[in-house]
Amino acid sequence: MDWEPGLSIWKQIEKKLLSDISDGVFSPGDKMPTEMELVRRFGVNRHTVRRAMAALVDSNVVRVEQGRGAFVQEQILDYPLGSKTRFSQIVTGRHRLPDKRLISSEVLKASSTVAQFLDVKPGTRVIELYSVSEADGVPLAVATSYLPAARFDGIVEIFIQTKSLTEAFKRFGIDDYSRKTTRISATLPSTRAASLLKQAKNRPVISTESIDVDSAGVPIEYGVTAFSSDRVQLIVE
Amino acid sequence: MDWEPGLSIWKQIEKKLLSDISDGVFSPGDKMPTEMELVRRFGVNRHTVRRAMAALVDSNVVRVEQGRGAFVQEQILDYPLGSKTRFSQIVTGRHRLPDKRLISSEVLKASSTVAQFLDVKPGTRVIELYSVSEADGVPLAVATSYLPAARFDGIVEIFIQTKSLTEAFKRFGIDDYSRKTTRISATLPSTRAASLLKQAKNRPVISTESIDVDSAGVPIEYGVTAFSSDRVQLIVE
DNA sequence: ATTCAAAATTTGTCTAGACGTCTATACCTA
DNA sequence: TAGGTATAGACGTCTAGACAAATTTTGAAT
Repeated sequence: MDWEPGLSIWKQIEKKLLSDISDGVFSPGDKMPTEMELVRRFGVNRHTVRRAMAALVDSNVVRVEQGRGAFVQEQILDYPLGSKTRFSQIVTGRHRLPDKRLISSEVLKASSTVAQFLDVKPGTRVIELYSVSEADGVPLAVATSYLPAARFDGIVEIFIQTKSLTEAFKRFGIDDYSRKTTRISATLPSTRAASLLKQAKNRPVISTESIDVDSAGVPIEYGVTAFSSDRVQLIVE
Repeated sequence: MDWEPGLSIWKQIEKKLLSDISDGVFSPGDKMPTEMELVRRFGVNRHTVRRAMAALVDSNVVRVEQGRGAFVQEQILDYPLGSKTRFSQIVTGRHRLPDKRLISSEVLKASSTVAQFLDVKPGTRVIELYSVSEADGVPLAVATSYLPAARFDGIVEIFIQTKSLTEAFKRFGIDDYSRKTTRISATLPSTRAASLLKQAKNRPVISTESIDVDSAGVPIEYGVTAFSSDRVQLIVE
């Protein structure tokens, strides 16, 4: 490799790798060459390669995992947490195609936790929805939602059709609802969640617990969502 | 210095410097010790010190200038550019004490540029105000303002008293005015401006040219403002 | 085939030294 | 005194090597 004067070598390497990525030589999620491979390719010291990679990590273009390698960072979606936040709106606003697929559903008796959040008696029948949210076919989050069964009988079919809880709620006369609380934590995904998110079991997920209420303040949904931390970033405003 | 195991040395150095800064050992604007001084103080290699400093630069806590040294970064003020933006409101909203001091004033004949922006004939008498805006005693900007002299005769004294153009305009019956245009560029400050801003001559300033109009749309002020780029960040919404 | 431990890979940290670039200062010269 | 120049100080880049830490692969034993 020949270096042009005036610009430091590590910056030229950074530039080259960046153009390789935007040219699709390395695609999002792909493994980058190892440091030693880059050392041989560019004919420089390992530290010089590392300086270039550090810049790419800094600008969030790649992600490095010790002992594994460097990977092209998937485009991270900023997910604002507001009281009127709607998944499809956010994704559409980023010019990406949203999709929310139902994986399984079940009617069961509310555990004490679910009952507490939905403000119903323990044992009350609730609908459990397990779904995965995607943008452009890339899974972003898996969610478990609980809804009071008495009020929303038959909502599952509507949800499958419309692929949207917001739409399904409308069919039940709820034109407006809002997020009451959101609790955020970081955990490791279950095997099932990792599989659905198509991410490694040892990569963390951002886990949120949320309660949605209708305009009268009555809880209509309690949900636990696991976001892929490589693809989603929550924004609190 | 003794290092605790489990945490890399550069991170411990970063932590120590960070606590020194928050403890006021180094204040905003102060020069940090040189790399070699830190090398002696911590008893490590220069590269290790540099790794720690790089982290501080990355998190915007310090700013490094080649050949001069590292400086504790001043808190950057977000300055929204809106049609009703008022300097004192912004600063007060950040719980800081605003001050606007008149440096010099003069009545002169309008140059073609000034005349054009104020929508008057070249040669018309205009008031030139040269002032510096501060927050908590730290200079943020220097401004040169031009006002039509005929309309605002005696405004200088009011401005000196109230330290506010908004207030002074009110005395002339202008309760409401708005920003018509703002042009933004980056330049190097004049010697005088650098001195008033208490910043190095080679640090850039954000320069804005603006026209304020009264509610009837008549220009009342044409101003050129130089913001310290180390202390102010303009926000366009 | 499964499991467990050792070895190889790969990235992270630290040290050491050389030279380049930029800045400020002291000094010399006109 | 003003202006240019030399020099020292300070940060920027690059190379070289060693070891640590995390992960993956390999291979042996069951």
